[in-house]
Amino acid sequence: MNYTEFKHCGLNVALEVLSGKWKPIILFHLFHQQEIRFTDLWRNIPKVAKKVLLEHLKQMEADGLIVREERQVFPPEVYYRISEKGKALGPALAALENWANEHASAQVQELRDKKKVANGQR
Amino acid sequence: MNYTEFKHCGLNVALEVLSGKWKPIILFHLFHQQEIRFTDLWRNIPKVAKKVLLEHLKQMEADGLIVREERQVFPPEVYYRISEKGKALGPALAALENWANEHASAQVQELRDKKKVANGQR
DNA sequence: AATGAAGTTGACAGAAAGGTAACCAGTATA
DNA sequence: TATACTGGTTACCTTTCTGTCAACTTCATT
Repeated sequence: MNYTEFKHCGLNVALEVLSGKWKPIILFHLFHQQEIRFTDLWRNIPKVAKKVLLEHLKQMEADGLIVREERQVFPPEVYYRISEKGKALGPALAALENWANEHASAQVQELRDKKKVANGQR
Repeated sequence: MNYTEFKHCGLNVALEVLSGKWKPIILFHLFHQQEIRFTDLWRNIPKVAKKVLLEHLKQMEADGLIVREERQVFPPEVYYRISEKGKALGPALAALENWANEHASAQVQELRDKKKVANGQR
């Protein structure tokens, strides 16, 4: 048995950190926006419950993927942005993205269709 | 908004395909063994129920990550091996693995400890 | 007839994940 | 006074996931 490809334990951690229905979309937004307010993020992701989005964000903050900044003004403003650690995931995520597009394009298409259907609510 | 890093939709697909409590370990074995019999795999993964392992394998076969080969001998023999599509995941998985080891080593260590504790049964 | 191997299936339980709706605080605005 | 905004919390519910256990299949051997 040789361990050339990957050792699977860190893999487990990485997948745990990424698992969560909305985390990919959250990352997507944070990768492209350098900072975003909670409500804006919420409005940009159709169909998430506030509570669930909050939970995801909390986990991601605890995992060090994102940074939360609270500005003490009177309608409170909370900004989220990606951390260095989160940014470091970029290449790995891009590799997964590529894999899916090259080897699983049918499934990607299915997902796209599902999403189209899912819009029209809220 | 620029899409330099990743586009997230294929990401979703990739993560879906990888999500499942035992899939990383299964991949780990298949990456290092070119073929393995069901029962051997089962014996090598501590604490999975047969049924759950079977379900994971079925999903992974349906997703095209692995190949199932049934040899019609008299105590039936079923071999699993990684497919080309599965192999193509190698670099992406290695990237995740690296990320975890470089940026999340504490969490990896936690996981290792948890696993140590979990052994001692079955 | 009984045993064993490799796999499959079903009943069922418990845990985890995801989701709804209502509510709070403090300020602002109509 | 009533309403709205923002970021959260709380209680509650439903769905999905994971797991155990037992039973069953098929051919070959004992």
